[in-house]
Amino acid sequence: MSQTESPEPGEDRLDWAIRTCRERGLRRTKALQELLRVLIAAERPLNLTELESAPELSDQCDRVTLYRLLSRLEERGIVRRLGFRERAAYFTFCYPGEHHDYLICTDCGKIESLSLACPVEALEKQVMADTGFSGLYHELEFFGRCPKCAIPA
Amino acid sequence: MSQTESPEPGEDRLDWAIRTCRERGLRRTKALQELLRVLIAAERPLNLTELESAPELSDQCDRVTLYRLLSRLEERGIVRRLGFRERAAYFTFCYPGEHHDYLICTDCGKIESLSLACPVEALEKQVMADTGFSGLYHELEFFGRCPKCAIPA
DNA sequence: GTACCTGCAAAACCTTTGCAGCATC
DNA sequence: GATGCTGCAAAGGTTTTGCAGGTAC
Repeated sequence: MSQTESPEPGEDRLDWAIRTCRERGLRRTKALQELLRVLIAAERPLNLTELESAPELSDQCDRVTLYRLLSRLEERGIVRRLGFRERAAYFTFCYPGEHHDYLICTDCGKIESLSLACPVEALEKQVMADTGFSGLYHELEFFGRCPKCAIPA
Repeated sequence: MSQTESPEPGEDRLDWAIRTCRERGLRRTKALQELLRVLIAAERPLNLTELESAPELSDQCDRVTLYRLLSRLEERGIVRRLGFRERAAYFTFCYPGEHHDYLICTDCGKIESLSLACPVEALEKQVMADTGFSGLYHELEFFGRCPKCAIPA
């Protein structure tokens, strides 16, 4: 898994993303730029169907192209693939130094990003020491019922 | 999501599982008992292909039957379905009062169960208060490279 | 000009559903 | 005996691969 590089001063997210893609051997195609724009604007994980139906992408490139772009971005550490126990994978933009946890409604499937003071970072060191694993990172998901879904019963 | 019931004194895991299945309306079939036995013995999450090729199950029941059993068990809170960002779902036995976190090698895909003094429980209350979600539980996964995969490079 | 990227088609794979026959209660 | 469970077949989605043509470098 690649390391992410620090943004330069004054550089915004899209600029950082495009520069980093270039540095890691990707070509600056229209599809790539639009995909990054959509992912960054979303601020929450999106699956392929959601990405495909974004107006900026729907007539820009087809599903397979999106998959291949997302795979390349994932290999380069610019995007992260998430499970959420649904059939379709979710993808989220990774900006250096940022970490999100997620809150998912088990009824309606709604996904929110949380920016918690996450106590798990400290555990990572301990797990690395205990197990010999290296390059650890974590994903934390909360599942429950959102207020809207809790009303009926 | 169903609540799990407490085990009775002296009752082992398999007995608890079978009793709970019966109480929640499942029939005591050979396939169900073998599946529970395999899941409990595994002590780590298994996917359907792994379950299917377990000697106790391979000539006992087919893939579809396993799926349906696992779905019924999941609805009844006896089994939990996990994502792990792979294509196939993983299933793990849920014993009341136990919680596991997971450690997954991003190279070889090996999955280990961790029994951590997990600091996330305290956060659940805070997240419920902040967001209005109810019935929260969490899943925590660590990703990294296992010692064996770290050797080559 | 070369190497990579895109789009279309199709394959591979995992999951879900239908239905007749069988086992459990 | 009624109800639910099993096995086979097939459908429904998602993900992956092949290849000819186009685009970025």
